[in-house]
Amino acid sequence: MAVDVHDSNIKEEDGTLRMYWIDACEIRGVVYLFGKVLQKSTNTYVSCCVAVHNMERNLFVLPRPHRVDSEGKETNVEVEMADVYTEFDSIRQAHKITSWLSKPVERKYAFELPGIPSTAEYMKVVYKYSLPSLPTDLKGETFSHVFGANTSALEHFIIKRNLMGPCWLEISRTRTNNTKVTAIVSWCKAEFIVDNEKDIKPMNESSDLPPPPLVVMSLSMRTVINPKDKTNEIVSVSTSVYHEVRLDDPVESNRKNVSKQTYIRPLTTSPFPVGFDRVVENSKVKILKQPSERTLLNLLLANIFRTDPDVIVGHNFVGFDLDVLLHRMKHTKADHWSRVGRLRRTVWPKLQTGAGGMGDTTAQEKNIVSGRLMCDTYLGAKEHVRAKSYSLTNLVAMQLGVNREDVEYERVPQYFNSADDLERMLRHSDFDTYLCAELMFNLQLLPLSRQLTTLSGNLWSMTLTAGRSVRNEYLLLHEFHRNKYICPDKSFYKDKEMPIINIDADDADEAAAPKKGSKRKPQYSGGLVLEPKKGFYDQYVLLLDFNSLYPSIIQEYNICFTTVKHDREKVTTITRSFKFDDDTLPEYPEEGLPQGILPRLLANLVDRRREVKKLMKSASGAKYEEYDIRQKGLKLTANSMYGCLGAAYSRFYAKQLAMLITSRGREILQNTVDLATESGLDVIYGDTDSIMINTNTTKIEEVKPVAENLKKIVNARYKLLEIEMDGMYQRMLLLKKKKYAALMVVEKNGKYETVVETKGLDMVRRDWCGLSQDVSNYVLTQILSSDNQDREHVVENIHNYLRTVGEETRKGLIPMDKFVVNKGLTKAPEDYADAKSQPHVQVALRQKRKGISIRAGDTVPYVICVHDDAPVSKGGYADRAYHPDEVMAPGSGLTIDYEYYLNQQVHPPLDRLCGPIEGTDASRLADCLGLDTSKFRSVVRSDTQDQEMQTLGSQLSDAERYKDAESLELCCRACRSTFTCSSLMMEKDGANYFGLECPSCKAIAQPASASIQLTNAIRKYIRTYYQGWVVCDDQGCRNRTRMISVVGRRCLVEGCRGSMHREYSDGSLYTQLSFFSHIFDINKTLEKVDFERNGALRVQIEQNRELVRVLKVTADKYIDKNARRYVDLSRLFSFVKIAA
DNA sequence: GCCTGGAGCGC
DNA sequence: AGGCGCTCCAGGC
Repeated sequence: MAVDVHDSNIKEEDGTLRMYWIDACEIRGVVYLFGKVLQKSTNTYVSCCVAVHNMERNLFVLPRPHRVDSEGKETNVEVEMADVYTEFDSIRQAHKITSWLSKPVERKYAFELPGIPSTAEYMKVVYKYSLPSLPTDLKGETFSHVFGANTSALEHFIIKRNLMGPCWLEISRTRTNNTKVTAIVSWCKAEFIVDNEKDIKPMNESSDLPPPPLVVMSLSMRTVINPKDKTNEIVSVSTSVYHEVRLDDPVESNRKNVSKQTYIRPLTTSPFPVGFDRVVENSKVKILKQPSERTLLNLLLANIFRTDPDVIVGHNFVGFDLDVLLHRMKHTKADHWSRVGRLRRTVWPKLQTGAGGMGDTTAQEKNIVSGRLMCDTYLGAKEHVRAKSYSLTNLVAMQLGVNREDVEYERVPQYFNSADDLERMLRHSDFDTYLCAELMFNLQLLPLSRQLTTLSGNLWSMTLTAGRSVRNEYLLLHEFHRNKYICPDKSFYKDKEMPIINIDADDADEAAAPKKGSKRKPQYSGGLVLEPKKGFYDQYVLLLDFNSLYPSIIQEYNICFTTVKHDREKVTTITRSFKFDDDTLPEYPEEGLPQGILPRLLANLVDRRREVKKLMKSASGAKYEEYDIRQKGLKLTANSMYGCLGAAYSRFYAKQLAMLITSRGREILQNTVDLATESGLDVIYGDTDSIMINTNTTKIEEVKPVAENLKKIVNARYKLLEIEMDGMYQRMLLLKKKKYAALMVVEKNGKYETVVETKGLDMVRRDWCGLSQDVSNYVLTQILSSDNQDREHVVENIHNYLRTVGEETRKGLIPMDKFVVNKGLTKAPEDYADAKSQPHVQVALRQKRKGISIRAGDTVPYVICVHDDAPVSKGGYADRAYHPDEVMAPGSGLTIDYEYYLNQQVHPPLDRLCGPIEGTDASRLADCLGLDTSKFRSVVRSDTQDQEMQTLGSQLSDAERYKDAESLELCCRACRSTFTCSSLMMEKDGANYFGLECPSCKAIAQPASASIQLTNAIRKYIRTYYQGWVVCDDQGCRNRTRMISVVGRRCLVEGCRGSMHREYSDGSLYTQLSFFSHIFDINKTLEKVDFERNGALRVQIEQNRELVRVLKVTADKYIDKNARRYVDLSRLFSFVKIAA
């Protein structure tokens, strides 16, 4: 060791060690902590490993109330703790557990196992990890469960020591054991042993020590395929080491102090090209020539050991580079191969089967790197940004604006043809290390993942390479442990033992074995999506949404494992346990119950985020960035909670909690729609936590007050749930559920600007080629930007543009990359049953045969071509799909199939986009593109005048006017029977009776109850109206849809000439509401009641004057509220026209 | 034409 | 190894 690690140089004066820990692993019950310590003599940070010995298990044994006999039958002999002790003592002896301790403790439980009391006295058992473990399903005559039997030493250590991610540790009573070289276990510069885990304590956050700078190595490899055994061999490796990467200051300083090296070795088939030495000398890249792959790897390992990086960054490093490195190190017997990580090893663990870099990286492989974090920009980008392709080339173009030359890895050997070519390849490889590091900085992968880790208290390396469920798991483990709960044990199910999900009597077999790769069928209902009123809107549309709906619901309704009652006895056991897997919706927790763990946790996250956002307002530069990351982390953590509750394989799976949350979410959205509608607003769409409102105005200053008004009404209903304005759309094209585009107004420096927002449309999807997206983009821009004046030119512009596109395409003027389609693989290409019909699978299989790594989750690019010398085959086009590299290869004989692109890629999305646009149709669009139009029947537009609106003050008799109105259905509060009320003077068997009297039990309706029932009836009609169903008037068609196109009213069924009109019109609604008012018009009724014949009825009506008045007022309130709208509605039907 | 998987979005 | 809802496309019948 070249570093002076004398105690005084590293430890504090009191003999304690301060280490910033970044990673940990566990081997045979010993926990190894890795981190950095300050070396005082040089004032630099060096790596350090602390081995924690004598780790002790904590088991919790639950006594039975009564002893069971040897046949498992319950007796009436009560169990004492001493009995449990005695029985357990003999069991542990049988398991060769030589020493142990126990004591009684009280713990709580709130999870899935049936028959566990919510609070109980357990026998806590403590014994060393070095002794054998006990089975998880251990039971005895005196105890029914043992918890914690399979808890790993590492998990136990983190939870018990309360380590919330990377932080400074204060470690006392360390000892060293480097008298014998063989005793050294790590490659770190300093190494210690601790004999008692309790000597390690996280330092108080207020101690204000910043995290140390990290050493980051960016790595890029070039490989060749050995044709004999199809293995990847390493030809060159480029490294850039960033010696001082500051996590708390992610700016320029990180890019300073970089050292670079590139290693290259000759191929077995081709030596270094002539003149390479001279080129190497003059190259800007520091190139180190190596005679063999083995010496190259040795040099790399020496470099890793010397620079001692805390982080290794690479693009697809975890999925490819790491495995290839390990395979080749093993194969070439490289020296000190375990230096790739920080723990010394001599025995190779199991590597990926196969050639290397071609399968899933094994857990053991990731383990080798322990002590160093792997930051994979491919994984990181997938998690944090949405892209059409996650190739390095595309990502750096997107994120950094850098145009990276794409290399074809299969052509690496050709670079050996000349010295300049080879040097170019190495320059490219070296540049990749730069790009990769920049990408990492740009996406803030290190600060963000560290932040997420400190919030959840898991391992940093988990955040970097695993999914979000493991973060949530640790978050809950910490929180429940702090509150003295026993947490669910980790289950290591084999596939066949997975808990059965979705049991149906019909297809239990199918449900038991869900197919790999394919999405499981849903277990419960999710968010509510309103039927959109489709069309083009050129008056302001208001967007409102609830911020963090699900986290807010959890808080607002106190939803938690600890508060929601679940009848555990009802839970049946098929294979093991069902884990809250009941399909019935549980009850909401009672009000006044103490706040649950989950709500408190979320409230804490939300509060902290609010504080951070406050700080951001007065911060700038690095501080601002730091706050922003913290804020993002808090939001991500809060939002991932719900998803993990619904994840069947999760340790904290709680379907019933997830169900309760989404169910309340649906109620809240529907309620919001009702409130908006009652306020006379026109709700045109909504999805899960949002609603859109057509404000019917083009004056922007009128828009915000509408939002403010509704906000007040909605927010008054909740304690902390809040709806907010999220945007104003000047124009909007609403095509389908989850598919729309809009011109969003944003305020910038006091001025209004517009931004196009596109959701779900074909053009935002990666499975449409660039040409298709360009065309859609142009057309959308035309539609959205058109003012009333130039609207007539829009269709003309579109048609002209399409003609040009058709011509240029056929002339071959469009670059090839515009024809590339990307499609993702959800499983390994070989696993597709219908591979022959899937273009991307075909391409993937061919790539793979060439030895190129393609795995589940990768995106495959392809182009549909025709062979020059073969006519278009009659079969599908999957067999005509080629990788862009194959098309570009000289002499490929492949030409892009332009007709396919115009027909299949450009036309269908275009047609969908223009659906609501008057003046064009599928046939016209096809014609402009130069396509065969015979398959589109031309639709002739009807120019018929809009039907006369039903006049509001018509002269009809009441009987005639209300003939289609429905009577009021009332439920009798006294006898629960329902009866109909269509007048205050009803008639039965020739006799008259009071309409608000129950015919069964003669009870008179109560004002409050009747008023509520009337209100509900009215709301139902209003809702029906606003659902906006329209039907086609063509008798043969009867197309029923909710499309109320603001642009055109033609029926969109192909070939139908009908036009659409409302099924439940505004007239019908008005009539219905008037009818209710009419029923309860007491004076009009009394006029009609014959004094002679119905004197008693008159008296009864008079006596109930107050009841009738209440109902009349209720009905009139709604008529008044909606009166303004009837006027607007008539305007709504004179559609804005876009005419050719 | 109706139904079933996959992709890939939205939230 | 976060969840469900909703188009679309292809294929099979």
